[in-house]
Amino acid sequence: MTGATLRSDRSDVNHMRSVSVALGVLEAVSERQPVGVSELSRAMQLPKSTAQRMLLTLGELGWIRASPEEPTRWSLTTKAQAIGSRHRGQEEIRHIALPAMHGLSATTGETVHLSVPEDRRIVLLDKIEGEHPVRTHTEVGRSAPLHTTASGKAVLAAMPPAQAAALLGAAPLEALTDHTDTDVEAILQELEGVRRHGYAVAVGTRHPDVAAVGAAILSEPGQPVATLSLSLPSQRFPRRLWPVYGEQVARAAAECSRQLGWDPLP
Amino acid sequence: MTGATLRSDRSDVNHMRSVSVALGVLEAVSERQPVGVSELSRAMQLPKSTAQRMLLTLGELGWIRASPEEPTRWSLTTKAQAIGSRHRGQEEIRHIALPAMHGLSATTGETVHLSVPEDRRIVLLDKIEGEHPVRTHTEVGRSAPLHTTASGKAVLAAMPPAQAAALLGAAPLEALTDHTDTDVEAILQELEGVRRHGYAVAVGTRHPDVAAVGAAILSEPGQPVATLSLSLPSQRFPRRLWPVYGEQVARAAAECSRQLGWDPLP
DNA sequence: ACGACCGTGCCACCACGTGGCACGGTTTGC
DNA sequence: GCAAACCGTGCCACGTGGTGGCACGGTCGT
Repeated sequence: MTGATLRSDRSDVNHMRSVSVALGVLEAVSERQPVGVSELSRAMQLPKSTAQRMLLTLGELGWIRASPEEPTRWSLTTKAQAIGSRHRGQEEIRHIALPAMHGLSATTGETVHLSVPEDRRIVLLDKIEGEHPVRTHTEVGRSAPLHTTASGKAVLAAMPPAQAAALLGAAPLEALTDHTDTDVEAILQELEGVRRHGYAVAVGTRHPDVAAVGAAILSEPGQPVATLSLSLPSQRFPRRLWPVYGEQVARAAAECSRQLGWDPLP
Repeated sequence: MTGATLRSDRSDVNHMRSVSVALGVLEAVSERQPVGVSELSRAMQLPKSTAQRMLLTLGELGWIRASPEEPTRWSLTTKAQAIGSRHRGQEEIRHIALPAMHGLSATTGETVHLSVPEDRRIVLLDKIEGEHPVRTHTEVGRSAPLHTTASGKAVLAAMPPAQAAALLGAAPLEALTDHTDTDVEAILQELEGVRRHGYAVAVGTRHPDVAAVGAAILSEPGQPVATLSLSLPSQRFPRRLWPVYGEQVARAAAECSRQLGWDPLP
């Protein structure tokens, strides 16, 4: 929720103040809809009149709308989603991956994630929630550093080693928990194991109680374009299950790769 | 879609010019990504320097990014999608409807649509493409007037008759094809048939060669919140198939309604 | 070698967005 | 019952932030 993108802006306030504020408002509305003027102005530390002008403007432009019952509280329209769903290549990948995701969901009963790499992070594109009464909580659109997730490691293992090393070395690695490995050398070595097994495992590296198994989906020249993964509580994931789930995920991901036109031979 | 905003949008220019332009740019980028500065400035009839400032700003704010290979052409990031996927209630509906959609897709082989009503229009929320080599082309996020689609008629038939009449009478009904019915009385009468059968059929009312069958998904107080529909070429949809597909769609929609807590007894 | 593109950068001007403030209505507290 | 504290709304003088014309260097196609 709030902790995802720490307000690390403040450095580049030089460009387009009003636009920056407007998009911030749009984001804030999406997080706490339906929301009123005052609540919003407090949350964003904005003058109330400014906040209202933003809401009115975004409303006129068709991005948000007042609820029919509560005409002073605003929510998103489908416009933002319409824009977002045009994200390049997303449609094709989703279409191909969904059946495989349902298969994994059916055989394991756990939450299945479809993610894509973006810069030095991995972004959750879609998910199918598991049936267990206790599950991991995630949100479509959220992202995490590559080295903190199973999906991220699967991606790193599937790209050219030099590129993986460059990505990991570009900036100091963040530790999200005590179990997050932040040593580049150690991670690069772990990636060899991932390549050997065909899947990556992460236990408590992003959140103390959450574990995951992931495998990369490869496209044309053998490059990773997405990942499939299972996300589940660490308690429900003893080491003996690693290869069980791991191989299922790897098989599902390979099937997606094949449909994308990339046949992993060896 | 060049003709959208001709130079003189004069009515609402009073509010937040730069924001309006920025969101317009965002939308334009989503439609023609990856796109460069000059192409964009031409398409939006904007000074090149302004267009570039917008792109840089949107980039700094994380909504778009330059392609790694072509550093001067911009595409969307997943941010817009992250925002859009928080659209109220969408997540729950998608989660419930997806299995039913796959069922329909498997038994019919046709493209399955999940749509939601918004104002006087019906918006495509998600879809599963069929297997036929010739299919209807649609895009998630696109919308159409209620009275031009099977989904829209299913929604109208499921809401209180007074509300349906109010929606239809609020403004003159647009005719998208020769087959679009624009007479309010005639449509209201057709809705009775929809209620009796449990599904709506539309042939050539939105596009000459496209047909559809749809049924509404109802939530708590019996109100329509979404629809399931099949979209297919008219040629592949002879009248004898109407009840076949119609009842399948209605059954799938009813199952979704039940999971939303609304049991259609009578 | 030329012109027609491209993406980039600068900067004087003044429209545009800003935000403090006040109003009327409704909910809360006592 | 009243007052205080909220709410959403609207106004408007101020000055800053956005505008867009213009020019530059690079890279095509011819």
